[in-house]
Amino acid sequence: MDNEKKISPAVISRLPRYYRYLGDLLESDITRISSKELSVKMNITASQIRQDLNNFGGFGQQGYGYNVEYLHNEIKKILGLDRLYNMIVVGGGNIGQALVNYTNFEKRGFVIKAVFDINPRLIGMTIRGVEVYDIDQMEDYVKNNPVDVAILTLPRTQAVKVAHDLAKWGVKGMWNFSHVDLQVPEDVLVENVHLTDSLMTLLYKINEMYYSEDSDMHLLKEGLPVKPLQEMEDETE
Amino acid sequence: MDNEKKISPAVISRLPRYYRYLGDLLESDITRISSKELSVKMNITASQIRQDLNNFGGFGQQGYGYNVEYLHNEIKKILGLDRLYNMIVVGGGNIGQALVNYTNFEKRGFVIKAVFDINPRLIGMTIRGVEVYDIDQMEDYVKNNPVDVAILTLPRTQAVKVAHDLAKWGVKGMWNFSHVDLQVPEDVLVENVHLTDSLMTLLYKINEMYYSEDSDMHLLKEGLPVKPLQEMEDETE
DNA sequence: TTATTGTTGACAATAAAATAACAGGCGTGC
DNA sequence: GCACGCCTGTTATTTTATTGTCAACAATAA
Repeated sequence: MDNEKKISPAVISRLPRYYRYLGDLLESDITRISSKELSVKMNITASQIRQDLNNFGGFGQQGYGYNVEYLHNEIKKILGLDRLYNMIVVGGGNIGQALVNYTNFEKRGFVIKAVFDINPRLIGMTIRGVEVYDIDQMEDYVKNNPVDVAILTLPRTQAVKVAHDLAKWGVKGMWNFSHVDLQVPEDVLVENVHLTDSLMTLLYKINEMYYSEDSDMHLLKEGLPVKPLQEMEDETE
Repeated sequence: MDNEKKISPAVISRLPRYYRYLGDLLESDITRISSKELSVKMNITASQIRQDLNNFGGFGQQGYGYNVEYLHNEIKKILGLDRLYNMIVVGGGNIGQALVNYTNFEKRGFVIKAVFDINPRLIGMTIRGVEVYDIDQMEDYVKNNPVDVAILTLPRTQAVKVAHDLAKWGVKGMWNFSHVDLQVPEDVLVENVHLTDSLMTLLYKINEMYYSEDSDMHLLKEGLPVKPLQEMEDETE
């Protein structure tokens, strides 16, 4: 029964990028492309492209390459983008609001149906047509409406409990912006977006290149105020 | 001269997570921890923790483990978090504004000094004390003020040119939220946050688990409207 | 003191991922 | 419609990452 081999996470994480490049090619009215050409555009090896795609089937043809429209559509299906997804946002703060306002999601079929928050000032408001409800109403909503993905943009102290509840109530996926590792049953899927972590890795690289001991660029050091900071309470996200 | 061995990207990407866990331990007044204990909390192997940390030096002690405060501070230094960073936001839309409003950045020493946008309705406004300037003033600003990181939250059509300009004017790092691959000189460091890509990988996993051919959970299929979507113009971010 | 336990840091073994190599099918041009 | 060369799908190789093991040494207990 379980005859399809497991696809590695590294491959999956590259699929959206392929999808994006193929969409660009499509807009440029390019009908076919070889792995070699694509590898130059994407700055990866042709070998990797062929091997990645072959995890899902033989989409190309010897002597021809890949048909852009066909391949684009196949990846769309692989990623599951040929369906609608119902989402809710939990936490109506800055990032939550920004995501509701991000109109491209809707165009792609990611539909945010409701926002839940604890803040009385937000409850009852409408963000781009999406209503903000009291978080107390969330259980009722989730149990009576299909929710594929919950977008978590709340303080980490609350995120763990909310994720646990949502999992219990049947939400399949969590897109987690809270700065904490969620503990959910293994049939619930979590994708983390740790913005601060991402920024920190950038800062590491900047320091490594410009300010490290053995960097040949430490002459550029002047611009930096080296005032030490004291650690402070990390209260949200 | 180049005697320090290169640290692998996989290790670097884990450092912020160590830093977070150590911060949590510190708040819980835990003074020492062994790699074994930490491995249980973090759900990784003790071996990996020890090897990761040993890339940067021997921070632990046999028979004792690691001193939490000391290790936390060492990782802080490794990541370069013991300094202030001057940042600008380019693109004052939803995500740009959300980042400016995110007060935790400032607490950590990531200071957003200015926002630049092309939209006359935004120019002159102030977001949490940070002024929004006309993007025409950006060259002047960047050349006369230290800018460590530019946060790019603008439509992809503009992002490539802006990144190129900023690099030319001396910005060292780009934190890129635009849905495009930037082309910058190799001495400029780019960290991408492709939110849509992240969401897509989550959707892939949801589909794989709940809706794939050979999933034993496809009985749960009812909730999903399988209305096909037509591709639409992808205009921002 | 001396024995015992705990735990690191170093290194070896294994696993995963990326790259390279290549056999053979398929357009393309003549 | 035939031969040549392009380009895939697949297997092999190399590189990178993770995990397992153990000697050395500190902490603790006897």
